[in-house]
Amino acid sequence: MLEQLKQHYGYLFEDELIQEINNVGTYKDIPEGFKLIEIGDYIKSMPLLVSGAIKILREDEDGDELILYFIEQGDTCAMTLSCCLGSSKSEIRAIAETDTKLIMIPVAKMEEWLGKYKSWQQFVLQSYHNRMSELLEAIDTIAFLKMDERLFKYLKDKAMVNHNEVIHVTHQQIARDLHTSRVVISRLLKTLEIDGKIELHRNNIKVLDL
Amino acid sequence: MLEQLKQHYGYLFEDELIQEINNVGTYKDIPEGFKLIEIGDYIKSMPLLVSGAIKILREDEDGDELILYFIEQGDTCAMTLSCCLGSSKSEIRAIAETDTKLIMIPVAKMEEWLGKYKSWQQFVLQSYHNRMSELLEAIDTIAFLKMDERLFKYLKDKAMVNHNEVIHVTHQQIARDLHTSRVVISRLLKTLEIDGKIELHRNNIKVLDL
DNA sequence: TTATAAGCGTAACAACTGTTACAAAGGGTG
DNA sequence: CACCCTTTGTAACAGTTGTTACGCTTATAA
Repeated sequence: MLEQLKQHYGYLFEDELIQEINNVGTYKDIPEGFKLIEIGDYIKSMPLLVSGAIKILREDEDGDELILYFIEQGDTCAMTLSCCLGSSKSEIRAIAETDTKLIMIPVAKMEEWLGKYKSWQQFVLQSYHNRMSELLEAIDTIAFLKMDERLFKYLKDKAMVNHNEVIHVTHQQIARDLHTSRVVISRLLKTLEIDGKIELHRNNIKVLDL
Repeated sequence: MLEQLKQHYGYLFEDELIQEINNVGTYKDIPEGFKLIEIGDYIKSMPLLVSGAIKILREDEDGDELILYFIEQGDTCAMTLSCCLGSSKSEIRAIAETDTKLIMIPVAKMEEWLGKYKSWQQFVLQSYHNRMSELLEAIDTIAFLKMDERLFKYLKDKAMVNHNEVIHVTHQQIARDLHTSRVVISRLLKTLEIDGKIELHRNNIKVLDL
């Protein structure tokens, strides 16, 4: 774990803090599709992403979903920060988008380090800033883009975090992430294919115009 | 200023910090409609709201606006926090919704206090948490509600922060805040009136179903 | 008073998105 | 191969939102 830590977080944290993380953190291997956080969960530890990607979702009272953004290597989940520090429930759902490696840090340590390590404080504040920006971008996407633009952005983002231009996903799954219906997605995907931006195959989509 | 501070922030901050704020803070009276922050601005001081309300807006590259939320007494602007601590540009616009009183704190002090006062650190983190929740609520509103529901929520929120069931606003202004057209708003307002939820008058709207 | 501009109401239509229904294709299993 | 289930394609229609156009009212100034 120490090597992973130094590699991905060494430039952020002083050696002493890296050592502390190494001592109290728990290394975890998460398979694709695993649900890390459910809405309403109380969070007792905070994840540092080492590799892979996590999908963050919002849900309304009717159970309708909506993707907010992806989290990648070097990030942490600011929602988790929020929840830990405020001892409140999670307002989002987190699902492993790919196989993921992460380090879990107990909430008690996390608070202790805030006073102890300037670099940790900076990291936490920077994480909040990043997540805030992601949320604003999500708002832009929903508010200002039409469904065909949202769809194409979604495909590109998904190809990006998977490091693969071929996306393994069904139309129905996309529809759920974008909070619309399968028929609408099929229709728009077909148009994108005609425009030469993607190639459609069963259970996967190749994004050409990256 | 000291009295105002003790009244609105005394329960949050220790006396010593209140004194410091009193020493370095600048008291400001802001008239309704005044633009406090423009998108792209670099922020060099951070506001603590004493009274009044501030409207936070997002804008896309075409100049289309969208209201995110209102900030009220006892709050601060987490976007400002973000910008100050990261020395980055503002991603939002802030406009005084009502006549507003606030205390401006220089960014240097703000950072200094983070290490010095536990209560300040708590306040900053709590502010981030609150703003994150507001952004999520904004996303819910845009993504899951139809325009008539969004409109009614907007009217109620506006009545709330103005402490007045009568809202002084034109249909055109509402349309701009909700990123739609005047005709759409007029149409939906008329329906709300027929349903007995509001009363329409020239330049103002009375919200009945609060 | 008349002129002018801002605000509002309404109709007609267009564009986009959502729903229902059904058919066809692909993949796996016995 | 026959069978079944998932996935995708497509048509037809409905609902919501956006656009254009025009007329009326109200406030304000000349």
